[in-house]
Amino acid sequence: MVKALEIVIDRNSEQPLYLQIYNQITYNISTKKLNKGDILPSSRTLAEVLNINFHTVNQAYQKLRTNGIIVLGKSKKYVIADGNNSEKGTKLIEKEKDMVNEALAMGYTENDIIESVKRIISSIRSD
Amino acid sequence: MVKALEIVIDRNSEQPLYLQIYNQITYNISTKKLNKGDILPSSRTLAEVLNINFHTVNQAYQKLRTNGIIVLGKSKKYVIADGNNSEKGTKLIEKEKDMVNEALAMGYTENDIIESVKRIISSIRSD
DNA sequence: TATATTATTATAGAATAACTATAACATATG
DNA sequence: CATATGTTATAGTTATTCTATAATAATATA
Repeated sequence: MVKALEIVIDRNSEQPLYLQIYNQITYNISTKKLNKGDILPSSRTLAEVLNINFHTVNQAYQKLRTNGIIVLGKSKKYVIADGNNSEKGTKLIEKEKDMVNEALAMGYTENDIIESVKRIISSIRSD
Repeated sequence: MVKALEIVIDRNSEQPLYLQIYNQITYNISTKKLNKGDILPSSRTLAEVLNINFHTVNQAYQKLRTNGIIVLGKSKKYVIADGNNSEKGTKLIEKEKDMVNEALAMGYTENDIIESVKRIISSIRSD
């Protein structure tokens, strides 16, 4: 099923457009607005809706694909993968490390960090 | 006391130089190689050691300062702050959210994420 | 006091990354 | 066949990052 994605582009954000798309699609998956097997709009279609170039959408899709979050179906459409891929990537660990270091340097304790992550997870779950 | 910072610059990294410096200084703090009150080398000195421009070091220092991780002493030298600042920032939370969403979309469970973060913290602690 | 060291600000330019604009091609769908 | 898709290619623009110099004010030191 093709879902109406809830993606909002902020051209004043310091985050690149393709990362905004990437992050919001992962958010849609985390909050079950997108589920295993759901089909993403074509890069051209989404680009038109968001009023940006299709190459920018493509960049987001490629990153999702690289991380095993979506797969290309034989009908040439991108589909949300099941979570049982083995792509649980080293880059994510690197991001976690940087995040944890920053938090520790800011004075968060171990408990602060764990609690913060738990709070974030449950707030995502309740969306 | 001025510490010999252990910072390695990778010019082939996809991460900007100033973020590499920022992240490695937070790492030095997290691993207690830098402690409250320690003085950072001047931006010119560190730039010379790393063989980069001092503005690039400055950019890292400014970000550390913005996040309350270092403060400018009255002797015009940057000093590691005590962790009791109230800068525990919203941007960090945003980064955590993106990280958690990405992890969930990759198929990590809540427990996976918590355990991963815990593992990372203790591995940092043992450095 | 004089000199050196520091952060800060300013300006300019180069190199890289991000974004846009078109076009073309192969493949799958209807 | 006609349409829609992902992919690749090329080119150009804009934004970010990094470099290069220079100047100023405040602090430390000799």
